[in-house]
Amino acid sequence: MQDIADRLGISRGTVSLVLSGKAKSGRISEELQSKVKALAKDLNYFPNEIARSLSTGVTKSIGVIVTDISNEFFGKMVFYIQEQAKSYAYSVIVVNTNECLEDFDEAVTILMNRQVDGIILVPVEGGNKTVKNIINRKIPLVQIDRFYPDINSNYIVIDNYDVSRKAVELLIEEGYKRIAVICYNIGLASLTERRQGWIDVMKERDLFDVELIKNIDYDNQDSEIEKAIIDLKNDTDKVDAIFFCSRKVFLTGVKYMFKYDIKIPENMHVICFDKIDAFTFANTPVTYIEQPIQQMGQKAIDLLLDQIRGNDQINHLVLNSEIKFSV
Amino acid sequence: MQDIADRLGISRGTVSLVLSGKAKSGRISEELQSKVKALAKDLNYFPNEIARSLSTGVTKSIGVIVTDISNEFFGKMVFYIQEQAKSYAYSVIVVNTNECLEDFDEAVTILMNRQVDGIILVPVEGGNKTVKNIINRKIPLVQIDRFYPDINSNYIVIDNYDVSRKAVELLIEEGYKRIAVICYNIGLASLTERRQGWIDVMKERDLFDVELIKNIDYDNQDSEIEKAIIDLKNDTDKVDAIFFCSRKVFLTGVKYMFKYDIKIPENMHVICFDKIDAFTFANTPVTYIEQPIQQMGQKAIDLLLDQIRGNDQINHLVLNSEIKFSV
DNA sequence: CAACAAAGCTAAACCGGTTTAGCTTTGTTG
DNA sequence: CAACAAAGCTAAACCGGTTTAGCTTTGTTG
Repeated sequence: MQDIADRLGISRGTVSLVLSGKAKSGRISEELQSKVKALAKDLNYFPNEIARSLSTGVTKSIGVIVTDISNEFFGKMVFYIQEQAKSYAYSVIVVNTNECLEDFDEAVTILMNRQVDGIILVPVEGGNKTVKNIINRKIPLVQIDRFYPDINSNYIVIDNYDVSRKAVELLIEEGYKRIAVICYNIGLASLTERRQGWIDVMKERDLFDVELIKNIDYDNQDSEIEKAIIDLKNDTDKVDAIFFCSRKVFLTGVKYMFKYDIKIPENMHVICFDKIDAFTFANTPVTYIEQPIQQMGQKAIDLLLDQIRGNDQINHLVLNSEIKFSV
Repeated sequence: MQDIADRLGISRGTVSLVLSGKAKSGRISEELQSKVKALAKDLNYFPNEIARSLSTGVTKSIGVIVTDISNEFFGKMVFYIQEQAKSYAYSVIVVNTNECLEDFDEAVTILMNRQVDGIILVPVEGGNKTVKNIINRKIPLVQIDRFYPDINSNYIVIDNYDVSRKAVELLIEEGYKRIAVICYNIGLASLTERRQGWIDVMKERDLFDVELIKNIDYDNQDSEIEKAIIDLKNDTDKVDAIFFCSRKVFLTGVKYMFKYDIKIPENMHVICFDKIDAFTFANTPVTYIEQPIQQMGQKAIDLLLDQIRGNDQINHLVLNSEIKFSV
């Protein structure tokens, strides 16, 4: 920029006005404008966005904090977030938490220090204080997939409770009676609501049995899921269906069902909270709940940009998911 | 920072020296150091990384350009890249190209303007010129998964040709004779090598037939794959195995195999270039090639950091993949 | 106690942009 | 042709850090 100014014998400010498209308000002559633009192209000039950010206080970047981007669900979510952000000329910085609070806190600090214009995050258990800090600093924020009930901020979630109820009701109508539920023991609303949907329906229909609830510790999930599957296989009253509350639990669970020779659907019906691409390639019939991932990602950006633009109305979006069948 | 300096009646520079840990070289007294640190904590001071970046010329951020992060393969790759980068205090900006040159060019421009310290990218067909530009600008670069043969730069790929040969040889030893190959018609080495591995082995064994090659246009893949499957089903000489050169082709292909009632493995054996999480949950036996994704991601960061630190030796890494069986 | 060294800090430039008050110059009006 | 307005540009501050030459002050030495 300095180089352009020197070569044309004009000031840095003028060059900036022309190249940032503010030539009208700065009333620069057409002639000079085209000279500057031509030279900029010749010299292969590109603006230093870091300098621009420092000067304007806007980085045109947003932070996205997810549990684990290698998980198909979050992978897709980040994909749609990134595509939508790109259409508004925003870049996306991604960080994974692996469901770990320490990583979550660190991620938030990093993103704030990098002066992101806003943050979209998947809450981690116990991160309430950290998230309050984001709000105190007036950084636009959208919680996605889950939310902290004690924090007054935007969130986008799906109808976890309702759709879980519907799914369980559907199974009961299809004749299943002894339906188990396998769920992480994480105290996050989105997960507890799924389990609660199951609990409420089972109680209403007089099918409830606490033995049917298998809570899995996230950090030892593989072995705990194996134990749960063995338990359910040995159940004296014959469990006839399993409701898996999330995709990883499902995949691990089905792996062990094969191992212990539990046939789907002959011995056991399965229902998975989440769609898995590979359903198309399995012969195994699965009832699954499909979340509107694309809509979640896009709306997350829309809500965030709303706030970045100064709208401080708080929005709570509950999107509908669908119950579907593979095969 | 200015605030801290004012309150203590000292200069901004001193505060900077203390907080950036350069107090020794600046020889600031222990007493003042602890005062500054205490006040910084009290005021909840965090450094503005943007300002730091502008000043030092280092952003501690790297750009990652992949085809499609919602794809399990790239999702995992980005996951490992991000984790490795995090361990060196680098942040990751992710952009998807969707295999589109225009998006690729735009991604590179955005990342360069954002002054990333380095770029890890999955080449897109025709992007040679753009990548040369990166090199001209002396921005550290690592190509991953694929590479441009005409560009002298770092890359990390797997043994596409060798492992494809081995896989096809294995099938032949198992008794399969008429093995088809389904592959994108994209002119990228990693893909053409897979096909070439098939071609060479088939020719050596006198099993080659050009009718067995199905090249798929990326933009119309769904319908073209459907057509390929129909073709192969109607093949007069009975195709007995299909080698799918990438995971998306595989998933779509198998979907249509079900549709047209081609049973796996009774009517057709399948081999997939890539591991899919959900193999664990399908009964369908699949031969697959597992790429060392974690290693690729980690090495990519290692190579990139090497360069960022000034080592300008060019590295070409070819990692080994493994042939495995599901079920 | 003069001479010098070391300790401890500051002043000021710098990174590469943006922004705006205000200075010249040119044009218009009566 | 004086008075004023408009056009066209510049100067300089600013964003929030980093860096280093060099200025004071204090301590040490003979």
